[in-house]
Amino acid sequence: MEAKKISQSVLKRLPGYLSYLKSMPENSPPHISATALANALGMGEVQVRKDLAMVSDGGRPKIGYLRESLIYDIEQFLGYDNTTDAVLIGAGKLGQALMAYKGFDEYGLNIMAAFDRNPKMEKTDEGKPVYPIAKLEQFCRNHKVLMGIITVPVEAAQEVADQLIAGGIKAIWNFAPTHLDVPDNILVQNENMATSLAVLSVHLQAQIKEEKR
Amino acid sequence: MEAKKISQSVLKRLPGYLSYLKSMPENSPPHISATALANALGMGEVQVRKDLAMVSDGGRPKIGYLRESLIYDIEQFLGYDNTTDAVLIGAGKLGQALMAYKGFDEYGLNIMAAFDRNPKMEKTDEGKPVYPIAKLEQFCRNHKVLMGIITVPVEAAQEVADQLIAGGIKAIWNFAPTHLDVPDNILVQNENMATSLAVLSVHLQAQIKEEKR
DNA sequence: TTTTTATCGATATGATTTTATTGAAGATTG
DNA sequence: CAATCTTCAATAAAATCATATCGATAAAAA
Repeated sequence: MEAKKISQSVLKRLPGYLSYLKSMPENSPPHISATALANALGMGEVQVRKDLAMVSDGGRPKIGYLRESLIYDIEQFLGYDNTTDAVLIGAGKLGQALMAYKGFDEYGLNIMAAFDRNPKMEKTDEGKPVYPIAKLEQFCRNHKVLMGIITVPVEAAQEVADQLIAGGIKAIWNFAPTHLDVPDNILVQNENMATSLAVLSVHLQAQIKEEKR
Repeated sequence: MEAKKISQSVLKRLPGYLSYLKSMPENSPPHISATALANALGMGEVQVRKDLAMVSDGGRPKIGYLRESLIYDIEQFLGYDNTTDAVLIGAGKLGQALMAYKGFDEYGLNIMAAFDRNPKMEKTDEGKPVYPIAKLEQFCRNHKVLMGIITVPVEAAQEVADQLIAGGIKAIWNFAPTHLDVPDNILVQNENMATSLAVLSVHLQAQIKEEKR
């Protein structure tokens, strides 16, 4: 299973499968069918099957997939097998919450250090160093960091992005609710809570209107 | 402009326009064209125009949209004009970060209180009360809360969701990286960082492979 | 063995979304 | 006042994505 073009939508569903597979108890049967997965996650079975077919070819009729190797295939595909280093900029509450999150190891993400305009501490609660932002560019270059995580206020976001790019970064995970202007070869993944909120809000509006009738 | 069916994708782009429009300086011209917006945000102008046409009809040739009323129309559409009450469950680091986030007011979201299995404090830094989780269901019913924000660990998420639903909640904003089983009429919006991470990770893999060639 | 059944994978169909094209409206300029 | 240039809006075309269908395969049962 290698190097096929994969659509964004499929890609975004894969972590869901993975996490469900990993959460299954040790004593469950070693095989699982696309059908079973679909039911568990409330999705269409055809879609699940197609998605799995993109990353694995271990599916056997009547049996399904061997759970263990399916997990392996997905992780392989997502690149969770080799770790990528990242830096985080903005050691506020959100930044600290991310630094504290244990789960990133599982995804092959290693946050090396945090940066802040004026650091209030030398190390985070987890023992990761916190540097002044002036050192950012140099640090990225020296350590060949590929990913930057932006958790600064909106006003500072673009400036930070520019510095990251100058430091040779290739991907940005942006938690600041603003649009970042970057060259084409840099990927920006926006984690914009406003979008989720919009979906929820509109749904609730509709719900309320419904009830009034 | 009322009550048309709108696609999820359009919906998710609206907050982007809104935030850009709001961020424009006071002294900029009162009108803005879809073209200008598109350029600023790095999007196709046709798409922007179509999106705006869904929520507003103030567009005039050669002039564009009146910024002020466009903002009004989008906010109206997204329901940011009347506030919805919410509760947050899980007063860990992430939960606290969300409680501390000032911006939610703008979106008409009011987090009334936090709940936790064993509260370490009576009030958050922002002065919002923190209750033991046993009081959750009752609280939701009494205050007719419509939205629940889940920031508890995976193991507890489903249980919390059930309690929220029992309390009469209609929408759940789920930060726990797991699938929630809920009735059809309840909307779950998953804020799963694993999906974003997957996108980033795959992109970086490709990038690295590229460079080796 | 043969038949049945669950499941995969491939192909086809349909829906949705994005992008391109074209025409009309209206302000600006000479 | 006519010509020109923007910009919007409607339509058409293309691309993407989701869903349905169907034959093939292999395990299990008869």
